[in-house]
Amino acid sequence: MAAKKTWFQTTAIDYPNSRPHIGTAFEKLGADVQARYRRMEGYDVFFLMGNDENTVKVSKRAAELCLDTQAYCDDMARQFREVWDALDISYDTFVQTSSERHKQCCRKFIQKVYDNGHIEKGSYEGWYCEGCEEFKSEKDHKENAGNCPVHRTPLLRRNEPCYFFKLSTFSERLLKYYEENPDFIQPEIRKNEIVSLIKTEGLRDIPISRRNQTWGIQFPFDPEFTIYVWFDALLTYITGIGYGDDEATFRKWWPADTHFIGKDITRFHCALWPAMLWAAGEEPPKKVFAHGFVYLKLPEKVGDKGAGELVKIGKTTLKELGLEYLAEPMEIIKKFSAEAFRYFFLRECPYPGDGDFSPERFVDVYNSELANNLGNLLSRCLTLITKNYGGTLDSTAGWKPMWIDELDPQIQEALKASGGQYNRITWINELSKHIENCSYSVALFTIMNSLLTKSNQYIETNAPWKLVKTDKEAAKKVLFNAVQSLRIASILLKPFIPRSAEAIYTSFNFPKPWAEVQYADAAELLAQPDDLRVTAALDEGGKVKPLFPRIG
RNA sequence: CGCGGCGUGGAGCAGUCCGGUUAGCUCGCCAGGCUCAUAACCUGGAGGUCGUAGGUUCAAAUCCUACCGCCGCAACCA
Repeated sequence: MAAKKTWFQTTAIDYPNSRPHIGTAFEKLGADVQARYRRMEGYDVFFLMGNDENTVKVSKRAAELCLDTQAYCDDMARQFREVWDALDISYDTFVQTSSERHKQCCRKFIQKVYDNGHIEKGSYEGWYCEGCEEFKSEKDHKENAGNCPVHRTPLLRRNEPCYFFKLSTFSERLLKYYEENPDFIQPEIRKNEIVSLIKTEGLRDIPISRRNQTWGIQFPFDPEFTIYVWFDALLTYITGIGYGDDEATFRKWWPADTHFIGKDITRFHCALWPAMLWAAGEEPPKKVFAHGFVYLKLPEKVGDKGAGELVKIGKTTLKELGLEYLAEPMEIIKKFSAEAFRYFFLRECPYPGDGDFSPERFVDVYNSELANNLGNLLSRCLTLITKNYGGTLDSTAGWKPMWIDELDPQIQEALKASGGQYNRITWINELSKHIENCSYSVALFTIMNSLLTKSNQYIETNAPWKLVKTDKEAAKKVLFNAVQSLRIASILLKPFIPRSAEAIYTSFNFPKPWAEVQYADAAELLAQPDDLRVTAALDEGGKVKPLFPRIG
C-alpha cells in the first residue's frame, strides 16, 4: 500500500512580550484552513506553531512584571494557546523555544554549521545604550538625534566580538534555487522583492551571537555567547519535528511543505533560512507563503481607546456590542463566535494581500453572508421540511440529487454552450486551486455567490411553500434539491468554518460520515440511501434555532 | 532618484498583463414582490467624464509620458 502523502506546515512563531492580536490570529487562521483542507484531502498533516522566547525583550518584560522569565514564558504560552484553541486552530504541536529539547537540538545544529565552516568570529560595531544594555538600530540612532529612544541619553559607538553566519556566500545559490523552484516564494510579488533585494543590495554576513546574556541558548563551542534571535527562532521548524533528537520523525516531515509567515519577515525565511539549512547539510523548505497584514480601521481619528463609545453600528455603540478592545481576538470570539471571527477574516481580508478590520464591515459581512444567506437558507429548508413533511421526505431513498446550477434553465444553456467544458467538477477544482493558492477570500466569495445565493433564488422561484398545497410531490423534489446545496456548501466550507459546516451537514441524514467527506464529494452526487430527513435538534415549539443569529 | 503597492458610482473590490459588446461584483440606499425563513428571501432602480494632464490608436479603465494624492516595507512589529 502506498504511504499516505505527508504535509508539514508551520506558522511563524510569536514573541510573547504581548498578547496575540487580530494580526497574529490572521496568520494562524490562514494556516489552519490549509491544514484542515489537506487533512480532508487525505494528507497526513503535521501543523507546527510556537512562541519565540529567547529574546532580550521577553526577559525584560518578565523583569518589569517581577516574574521569573521561564514562568512568564510558560504563562504567555498558555495564553497564546488559549486563543488558538478558542479559534479552533488545529495545530499538532506548539514549540516553546525555551524548552530543553529545542535548546539541545539548536546547539547540535549550530555546531554542525560551525564545523562546516559557515560561522566565523568577527566584531560587531553599532550604537549601544548603556541603560538598555543593547545595541540600537541605525534608524533609532537617526530618528532620535543620536540618543536612546528610551533613556534619552547619547548612544555610544561600541565594538564587541561577535560570531557571524557567512550568509553572503549563499547569494548565487539562493538565486538559482528561486529560479529552479518558481513556487518557492509565494505570492509572486514577494519573490520579486527578494530577488531584487539580493541582486541590488546583496546579502551581508549576519551577526548571530550576543554576549553576556543570561537568558537564551549558549553556543556549544563558546558558552560566553548566546544565539541571536533568528538563528534560534527559525530552527523551531525542525526541532519541533525531532531534528537532532528523533531522526525518523524528522525525516518523515522535512522538508516543510509550507511556512506561513508575515510579509515583513520574508527575507529571513527565503534567504537566511535556506542558507542555514544548506550550511548544516539539510534541504530547504518547499514553499514559503508570505501573507498580508490586517489593519484596524476606525473612522476618523478615534484611535484604539475610546472607540467603544464613539463608533456606532446602527444605533448601538461598539461598547454596547461588547467590542471595546478591537485588537483583542478573545473579545470578538466571546461576543460572537470563533466561526464568525474565522469567516470574517478569511472572507474579507485577502490572505496574499492586506485587508482591513472595521467593526462596521464585520457586522455587514456577518449579517449578509452568514446570517441572511447561509444561515437563513438552512432555516427555511429545515422549517419547510419539518412543517410540511413531518421532518422526513418520504420515499426519497434512491433519489439522485441535482446540482442547483443544472436546474437553472439559463445556466443549462451556458453549460451546453461551453460544450461540457465547464461543469460542477471544474467548479470544485477551481475552488481547490484557490485554497491551495491560499486565495481564501476568493474561494469563500465563490461559494457564497455561485452556490448559496443561487440556492435561495431557486427556492424563491419554485416557492415550495405554495407548491406544497397543490403538488406535494413536486414541492418535495424542490426541497430535496435545495438541501443538496447545503450538503455541498457544508463540505466546501469545512476548512473555513468547521463547526458550522458540521452543524449544517449533520442537520440531515446524508450518507457519508462527516469525518470522511472530501472536496470531491461535493461534486459527486450520490443517491440518498434512506429517505432524506431532518436530524437537527429543534426547539421545544418545533422552531429552528438560527445558526448565525443576526447582529444588531 | 532606497524598494513596493494603490487611486474605478456612498463604502469595499474585479477588470489593466494580451486595447474593442450597454465598465462588472459585494455591501449600503430607493421602489415593488413574497411570506417558508433570522425585519430574513426575490425582482427592479438610482448612482461612475475608471486620480489629473497630455500622447499613441479607427477605438483607452486597459498601452506610453509627466504630475498629484494615499499607504506599506527598509534587516527583532504577523
